Amino acid sequence: MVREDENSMKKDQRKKELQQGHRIEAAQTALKETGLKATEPRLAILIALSENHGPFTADEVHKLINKRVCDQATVYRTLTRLVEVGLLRRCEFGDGIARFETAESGHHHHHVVCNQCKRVEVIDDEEIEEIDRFARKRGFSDVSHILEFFGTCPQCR
Amino acid sequence: MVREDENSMKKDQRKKELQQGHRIEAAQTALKETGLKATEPRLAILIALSENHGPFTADEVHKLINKRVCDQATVYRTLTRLVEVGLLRRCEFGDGIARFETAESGHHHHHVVCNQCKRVEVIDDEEIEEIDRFARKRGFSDVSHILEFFGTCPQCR
DNA sequence: CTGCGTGCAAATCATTTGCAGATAA
DNA sequence: TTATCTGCAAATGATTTGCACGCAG
Repeated sequence: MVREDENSMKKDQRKKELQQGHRIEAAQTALKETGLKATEPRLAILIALSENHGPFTADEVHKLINKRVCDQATVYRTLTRLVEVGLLRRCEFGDGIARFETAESGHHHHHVVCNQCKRVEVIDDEEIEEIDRFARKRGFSDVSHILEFFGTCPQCR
Repeated sequence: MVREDENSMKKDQRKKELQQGHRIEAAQTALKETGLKATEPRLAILIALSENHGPFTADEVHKLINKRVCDQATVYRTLTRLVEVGLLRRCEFGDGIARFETAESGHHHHHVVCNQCKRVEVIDDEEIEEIDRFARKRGFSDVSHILEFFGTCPQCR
């Protein structure tokens, strides 16, 4: 029981800390709009990803939020759900590990990954989205694409 | 022993069939150029991929060549080697499963995958390769990219 | 209250690896 | 011969799932 009380206290504490931020309402609103329940893991993940740059693996997300917030199975389930409802976006860097980032403002962008230091930089250029026309030319509709760049960054050269 | 003889007979049979094709010499030559030994699994995989369209998963490649030709561990090792030496190319469709196709003629291309029927079409346009400039603009060198399109094909619409 | 969410542990899936025997050059 | 290769089986690593309980609405 002492243990029980300690736990629930810590949990309340965490929730309170969460609520100090401003992003909490945004996250709650966003979840409400999708019809998903606003649970602690979901809020924590949404907030963590809105405060941190670059796409993260499921494991990185789990560390980013406090690991005690939830199980890693929940991290996977949550990431999948949030991608489904469009709050997150999934990126593929070709190494077989899925990475996630916020889909905020709904605008698509890409990354350059340094082959040496693995640093990730955002590439955000309206012009790039035009490439979808290459697929439309073939008669495809509802076209989307995955695009990531790799190279050697200026510092590593 | 009877079993032994049967096996080696079948193996010779397979080799012979292989040699009837014209692609065999090309495959042998290609392997020789890279310094890799011209083994049966490697020849079979090179030939299978040169005769069949579209990128295939390791498992599909294994079925494509006769499964008895080699173990699936060898399929993986072979695919990896052949990509390393540039005879094959690896594609990522964002589902966490690697796919392979021949790198013949050495020119880079992309795919459109139909979200409904999963049919894959090749998109080969010089112009597309220019997108690397978006990464170069950021000071990156040795730039490469992964790019795949998804959509609904004319037949499925 | 009730169904959606979650923890936990076990199950899957793709891919990799260690090692001893087989084979191309 | 001898450095590569391969088969087999076990190990990994990422992700998923079954099930009973927990909690948001």
